Amino acid sequence: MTRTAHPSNFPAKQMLSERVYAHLRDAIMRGDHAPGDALKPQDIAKEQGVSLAVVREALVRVVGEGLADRLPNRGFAVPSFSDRRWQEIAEARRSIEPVVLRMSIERGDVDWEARVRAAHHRLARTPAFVPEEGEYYSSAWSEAHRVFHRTLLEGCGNLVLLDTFDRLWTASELARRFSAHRDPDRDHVGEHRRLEEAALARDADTAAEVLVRHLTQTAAALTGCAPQTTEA
Amino acid sequence: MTRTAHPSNFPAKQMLSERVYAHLRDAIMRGDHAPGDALKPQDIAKEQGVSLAVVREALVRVVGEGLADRLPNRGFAVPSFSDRRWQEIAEARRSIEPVVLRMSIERGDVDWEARVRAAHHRLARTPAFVPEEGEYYSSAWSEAHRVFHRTLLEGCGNLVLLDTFDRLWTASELARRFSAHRDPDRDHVGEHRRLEEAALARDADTAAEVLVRHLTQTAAALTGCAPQTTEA
DNA sequence: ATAACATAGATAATCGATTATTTGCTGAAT
DNA sequence: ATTCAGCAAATAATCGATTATCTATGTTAT
Repeated sequence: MTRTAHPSNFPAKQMLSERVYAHLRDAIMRGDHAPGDALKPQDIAKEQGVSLAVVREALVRVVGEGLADRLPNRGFAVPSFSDRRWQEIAEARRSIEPVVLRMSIERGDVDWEARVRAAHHRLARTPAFVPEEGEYYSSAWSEAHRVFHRTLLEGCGNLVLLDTFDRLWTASELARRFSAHRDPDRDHVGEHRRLEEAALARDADTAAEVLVRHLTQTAAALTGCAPQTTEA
Repeated sequence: MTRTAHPSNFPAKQMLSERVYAHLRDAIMRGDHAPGDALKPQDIAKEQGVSLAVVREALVRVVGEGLADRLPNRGFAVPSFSDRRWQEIAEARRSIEPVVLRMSIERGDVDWEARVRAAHHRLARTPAFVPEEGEYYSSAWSEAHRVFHRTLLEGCGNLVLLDTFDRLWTASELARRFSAHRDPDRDHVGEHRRLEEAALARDADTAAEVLVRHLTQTAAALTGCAPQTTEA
């Protein structure tokens, strides 16, 4: 029998559209599809075992986050950004993140300090590359990297600014994936250590400067990663 | 007969979901619904004469832009932000827009200067209040206001930063609507004139300072406008 | 009277099928 | 050979109906 016994907090079987959305988002961020590839609702519906409506909803959400393009009456596609757009994303980060970092350093409390230390520790102990995942940064490292950078900013206590960071980070990560640029010579560990030290020492000037340099190098590693130019 | 003669560029009958989306967005931004009001797909579908699927797609887009909330299995609703969130939006603008304005002033070309002048002219000549629209700023003035502020920043030439501005502006306008705060004593005209002058004189320091003051006053006018506290 | 339970109605989520648009192909006309 | 109209297949967009979930109301046991 289909008794829907719901004793207080049930595992909360999430909506199908949520599941499809997460799957789609992960697939795109993981680089499963090449830039410009069509995302056909019917194919996705079949492989996910759901109807077109839920796929459509998920795709619309993905488009809203900039993880896919939509051409009316012509379907959805993995975005293929121009070099110019990659540079704009990087510049936006260089413009905004230092400002937020300064606020964070000024306002962050002890709990924030502790979380910065924890995030840095995890990042430093996670290998950036593992054989199984080829040329790409390991997914564990990518996540630890994101959490470290976000935690650095979380002291600002402003959810709107953090949401802005999240958007820029997502766009930036997409760029990193498509660039397939390994850049093994780069001293990630040192850069992140200096960031952590300056932040915990409440040295906003140094922290902001280190962050801008960090972002500039990231941007440099991404130039020339755009296969096509599909910008409006 | 249903011959779809398509001689080159046809009026391009847009998708229904696009129309519904625009209608929904306008209705929310115009303040047609009170914060917290449910946005029922069935009602909207009936009054728009479309199926549930298109309404659903439009609603998902609207949620993505922060113009509506979604509670899984519980439907969509007009967002009711907390006071804290309004302040965060205002702070985000104060943090980000001055930085972009500086870039814009540094990089803007003659065409940008001309567009700033045009936008300011239009704003200055548009009445902020008209009897027909009651206590609210007139929609013509609101649009001219948006265009002026955006044009000021457009010299930066960075679409990602401008998109960030657009998001913050939308959130900010929603706040203004819900606050229903007329604030007739405020010298909008003078503030905008000083902004224009400083920008065209390429005086970034003054322009940034004026902008921050402008935004601070806007924020002050919005405190105490949150009817409920539905923040996570 | 109150709290746990059951049931009915409303509404959200999903589905399967239909309609509309685009795209690629074929063949005739230049 | 090239261009362009006219089909045909693919796929995007939409619809009407079904299923799942929530909410409010009413009932019964303490």
